[in-house]
Amino acid sequence: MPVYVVKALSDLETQAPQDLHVISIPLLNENSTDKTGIRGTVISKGCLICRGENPNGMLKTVIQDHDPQQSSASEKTSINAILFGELAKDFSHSVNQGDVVLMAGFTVKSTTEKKDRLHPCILHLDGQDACVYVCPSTPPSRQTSEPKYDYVPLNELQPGTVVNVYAVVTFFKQPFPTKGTDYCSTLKLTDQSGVKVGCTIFSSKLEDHPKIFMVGDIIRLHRMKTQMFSGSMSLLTSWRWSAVTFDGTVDSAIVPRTSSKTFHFGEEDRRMVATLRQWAAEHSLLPSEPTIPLSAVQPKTFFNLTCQVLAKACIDSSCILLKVWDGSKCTHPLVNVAVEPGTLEGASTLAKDRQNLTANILVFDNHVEFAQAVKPDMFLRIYNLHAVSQPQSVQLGGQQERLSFHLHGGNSFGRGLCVLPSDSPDLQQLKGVLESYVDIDNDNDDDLMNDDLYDMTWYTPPESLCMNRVEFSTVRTCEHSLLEVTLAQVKDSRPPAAFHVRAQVKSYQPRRLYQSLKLFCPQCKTIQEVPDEETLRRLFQEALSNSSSKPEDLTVTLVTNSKDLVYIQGGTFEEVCCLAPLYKKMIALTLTGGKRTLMDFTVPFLFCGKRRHYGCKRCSQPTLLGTFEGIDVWNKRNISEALGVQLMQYRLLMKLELEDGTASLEALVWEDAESFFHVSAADAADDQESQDQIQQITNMLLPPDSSMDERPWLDLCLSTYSVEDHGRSQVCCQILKTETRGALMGARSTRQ
DNA sequence: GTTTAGGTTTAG
Repeated sequence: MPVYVVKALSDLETQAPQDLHVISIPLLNENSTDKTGIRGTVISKGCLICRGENPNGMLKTVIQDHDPQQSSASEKTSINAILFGELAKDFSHSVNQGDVVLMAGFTVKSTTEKKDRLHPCILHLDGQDACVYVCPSTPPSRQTSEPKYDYVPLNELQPGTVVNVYAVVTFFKQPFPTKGTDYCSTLKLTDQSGVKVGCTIFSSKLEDHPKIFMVGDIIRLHRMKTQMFSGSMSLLTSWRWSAVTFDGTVDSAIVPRTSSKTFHFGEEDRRMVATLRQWAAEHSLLPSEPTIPLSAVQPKTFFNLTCQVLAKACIDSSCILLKVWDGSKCTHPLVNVAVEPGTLEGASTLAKDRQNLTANILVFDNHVEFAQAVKPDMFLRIYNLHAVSQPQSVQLGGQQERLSFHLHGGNSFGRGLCVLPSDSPDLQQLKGVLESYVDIDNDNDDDLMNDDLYDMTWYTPPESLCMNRVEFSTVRTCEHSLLEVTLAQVKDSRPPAAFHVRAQVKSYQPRRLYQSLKLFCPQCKTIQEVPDEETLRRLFQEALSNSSSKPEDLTVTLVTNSKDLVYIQGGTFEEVCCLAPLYKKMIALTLTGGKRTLMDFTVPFLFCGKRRHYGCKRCSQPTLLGTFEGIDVWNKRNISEALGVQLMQYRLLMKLELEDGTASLEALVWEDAESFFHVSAADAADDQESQDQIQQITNMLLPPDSSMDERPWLDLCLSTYSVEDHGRSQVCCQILKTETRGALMGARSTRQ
């Protein structure tokens, strides 16, 4: 039954039973007798598997006819063989790729698998008679310069030996100081054998500890001592031990992580890592949620967080505050921890705080020492972080829960934190998201309509960056703690009041997207339509025929020395649109009574590339031209101010008819329309991607041709108020502080 | 070529 090792090829047949009839592999078929043997080279050797249906062991190998050159090309010279039980274990130990073997006592099974170069049959070596004679291809040698490491499967560890192992990490603690002289890392490992072993690493040097970032990472350990502890096998560092770790994701680059400057790493290592990764993935060993974004954190849970440090402050000797972010917006309001001015290390997080992007993490006790070494901009992974729900009093009665995060003292459940190297594969997506917020804090321009600032404040939910279609919903971002009411109750109430409701959309208006785009004057609160292209063409034409200039008198005058700002005069609408991209900013003029003046405010007075800006007819008081002195920044706010123009804002307005079974109610999406749709209205004026996004969201709110059951239920925050209309008081209702989630949204629209 | 720890929640 076992594997017999012989010294020379000629010994293979002499050692085998006399009545064995050795035939060449292509000649094998299902009718071969139990006295048939084959002889060939091991061209592939699988790992020993001891689990599932084969707890006693199973191993796959491929044998190639010893002299394939003598076979014709069409012949199937290689064959799969599967070994079971003790024979599989023996084979795993004693046979290597390249060895020549003689197999006997097998049964021949046919397969339907069509593998080009392989024999259509499979050999099973299972019974009492099955045996293998092996002649090693090279004697156990020291011929090669590279040392040859044997890796022992975890189910074959014998106590009191020194071994090398390859394994998947199923649990780990960051190194912590012992009562002795070293730091200790506690690990739990497993491999294809399914056996789990504990592993303890002692080293006084932190950098020598295995760099494990995640459950599922692969570890290679050399020269570890085996030891029984409380009935189980365990591994312990011994003299000249070493560790190398790898990311555990299937198909990610195989990059060894080690502090060692000289370590052996070859083709066999790549194969071991790839095989273990595959096995771990197939057996669901990788955590389903290794770390979760802030946007998915639930109160009173423990989780792992991957984030970037924004700022740090010492609270007291046993507590450090870390302000971090991961570019996702928590759905629960976050605690802001105030610290003494001057004690904060790092840039102000104010802009991010306002957007609920900053997580305040209190790091306690034994973790303080590590946190002290943390610097702003570093990337961290924090393990077993506790999302603590803290009641906070709000002005109008009631309590508002806010989330803070505690990294408690102690090491249980792997609690701790580590710095992730900036090139870590896990960070690349995160870094992309963070970069999309570039300059969020650097805006010193108080122009709230400044395009740049405007664009940067658009929150894009992380799921949209992954382009995953997820269930559509809305979330309330308000700080009310209100009980949900019915629409009937809202209708019965007296304005002004705020409500939380859950409702479906019955209809919406306007049905055409361009009709929901409006121009709004922040001064007189006028809302007006954006003129369509045809109207603009006509108005420019009228201006031309009214003025004393002719179409050929089109002139462009530089206002500044550069092309930053120019006047354009006497052009058709098409000409103006063609010229606009050539200059940063262009002011449209006409000749009236021999004088150059701004055009009627029905048309845009300022062109910034393809973006058009309108002035308010009622609130603008145009000044004489040519008074741009003292302006050093040519933004639209400064230009319109100098021209005496009240700039109009782009806004979105949509009316939703809501229904919840008790009543139906019309509610406007107006003041918070941009956060509701995750687009800027100005972008929606000229950017296809933003327009598509609004369309997509409305299609989710009210899927075309859907029945009521198919429409999503929305969590909404409503606000009712009275408006005077021709002396009559009317109740209005707006959807405020509510954001849509989960539509298939594109990446953020790009700026002009 | 010693010892340390030997997973299993803080309670701020």
